[in-house]
Amino acid sequence: MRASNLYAPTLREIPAEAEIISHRLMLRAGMLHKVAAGIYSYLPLSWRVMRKIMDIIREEMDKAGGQELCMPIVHPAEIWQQSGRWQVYGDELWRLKDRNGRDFCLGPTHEEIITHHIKGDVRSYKQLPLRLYQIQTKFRDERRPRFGLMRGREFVMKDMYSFDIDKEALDISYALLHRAYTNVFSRCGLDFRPVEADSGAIGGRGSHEFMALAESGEAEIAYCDTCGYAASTEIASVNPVNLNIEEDIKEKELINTPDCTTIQEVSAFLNINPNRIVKSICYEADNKLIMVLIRGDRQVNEIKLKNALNCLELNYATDEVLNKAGLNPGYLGPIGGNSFEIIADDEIPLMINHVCGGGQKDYHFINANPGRDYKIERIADLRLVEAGEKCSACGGLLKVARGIEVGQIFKLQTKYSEKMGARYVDEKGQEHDIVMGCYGIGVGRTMAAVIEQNNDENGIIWPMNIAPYHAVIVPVNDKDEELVNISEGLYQALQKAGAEVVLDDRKERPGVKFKDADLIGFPLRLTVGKKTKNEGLVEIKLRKSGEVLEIPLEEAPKKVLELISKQEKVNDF
RNA sequence: CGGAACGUAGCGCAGCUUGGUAGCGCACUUGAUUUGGGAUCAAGGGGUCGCAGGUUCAAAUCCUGUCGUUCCGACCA
Repeated sequence: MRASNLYAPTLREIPAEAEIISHRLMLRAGMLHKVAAGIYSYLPLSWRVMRKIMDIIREEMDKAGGQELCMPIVHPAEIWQQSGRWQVYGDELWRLKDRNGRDFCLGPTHEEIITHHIKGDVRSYKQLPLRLYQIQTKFRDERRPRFGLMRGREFVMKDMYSFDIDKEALDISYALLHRAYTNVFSRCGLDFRPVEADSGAIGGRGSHEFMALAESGEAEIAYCDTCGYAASTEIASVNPVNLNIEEDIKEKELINTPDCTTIQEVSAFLNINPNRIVKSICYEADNKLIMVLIRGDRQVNEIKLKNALNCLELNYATDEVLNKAGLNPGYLGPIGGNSFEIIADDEIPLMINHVCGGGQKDYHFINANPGRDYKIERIADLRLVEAGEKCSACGGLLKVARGIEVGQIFKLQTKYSEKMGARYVDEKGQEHDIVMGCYGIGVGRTMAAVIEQNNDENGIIWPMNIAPYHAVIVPVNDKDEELVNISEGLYQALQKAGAEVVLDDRKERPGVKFKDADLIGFPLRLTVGKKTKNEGLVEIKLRKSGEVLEIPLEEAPKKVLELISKQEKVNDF
């Protein structure tokens, strides 16, 4: 490819709309155009990267027994009604009607469609296992699309679905895909970690998220270097911490705390540590009011709460709702004749002589004690893990890091096959629900995550495996015919050798070409200048290390191929 | 959905308070000089000021509405 003809409109200034590094760099490097919020065109450079990532995915999926197919983007409502998700999915499901007024949606995921097919086609255990996948554009009408390709409304996803005869067979599919995912992200050059995850609305038990470690990530993970435990903070289990306060149990007392509606204010007013206060928080769980008790210095983990309550919808109760129920926001407490259920974090029973809301404006209790002063209906691990806590598996120190979720794998079990009637007959003639798994990779998000991890002040640093091109040739002077001819010859020789190379034949000064080369992030840059003319030496600069090699012109193609295969192997498994 | 901000040339921005010929830098075109890290000089081209109403002799500027975009939060197979 000649740079003079390459559609890659690079920018010198950062577009105001971009906040995170990967988004800025993709816009500046002329790789991406926004069409609407969360909807983008991939320009040639980024599409080449996307295709390379997809090729890697295909290889690994096929190796894990996958077969590629392609399902429609437009789904009829009936299939989604069968699974119940037409109602459950909410506004994120992008709905539309055809000319006859029939309901359809744009596919956000394809469990329904694939299960619909399997129901019709699979009859016998002899036809299983099946592992089917596609790479396709998905639609989710996100409330808040952001960060460029990180969270789009239209995005490219690889989705695989496995069909097995029983849980043991599913475990094999799951393990194969876990391995395949590890290979995919390694080959893409990502620093990532598989973590235990919540299986969310999709249901089933058992899930891992593959997290690319990055400060800009929207997700948090907790991990233990001692035993290797790693989990999304959404589910990371923690042990209750006993504050070991040796005090006699005192009588509770209602005291005046004017205008103290927050933990901070109460803590300052009474001059006590927030960890001696019980925070009472009300939620509406499937429209039923409940109260959560948690230590004043802790945060409620709503995922854990949702799972503990086994509810579909969970919302923080607004002041309006509380007032209607005759409650005083800011002074909520468990003591007194409350009509709602109280669920407490498992640290609460360990507290003695604690402070809590008085149930009436401007009053708090001190020296309250669980059990004696109020009844707890349910106890569960409800709090958000914090860095520095003890690992619940081995007692080691837990660390917390941010990550980008580039993939997730689920054991769906029979959630969809049951609802949609996908069954098979075993060798004894008995009918069973097919046991399913599903496995997703965000292709664009993977590309963005690679950029988040591989960049410097000058631009992107592509890992060789997914770089849009392996190398760029920069002739230093476009008026010097000899240099232009040498560059042209080198370009032909590299192409013949099988390298993917761009010849920067633009009528620009060398500085401009160097800047663009760094910005776009070609792993190798070949400079043809005075040294080439006078001494027959070509300079090869490695984008990642900055290392500069001077190679005789005729040996350059061989050296370039060597560098390509060497760098490709770095991240091979 | 709650909070905030912004929409003026491809990109980055000024002008708006106090209404009166639409500006700057980059990019683009032409010519000359220059050629190892975003050159210099000269001459040019490009904008219904998001859109729709309203006020006014006159609106980028004031008022109302609307659409779009971004950020924080909530939410999230």
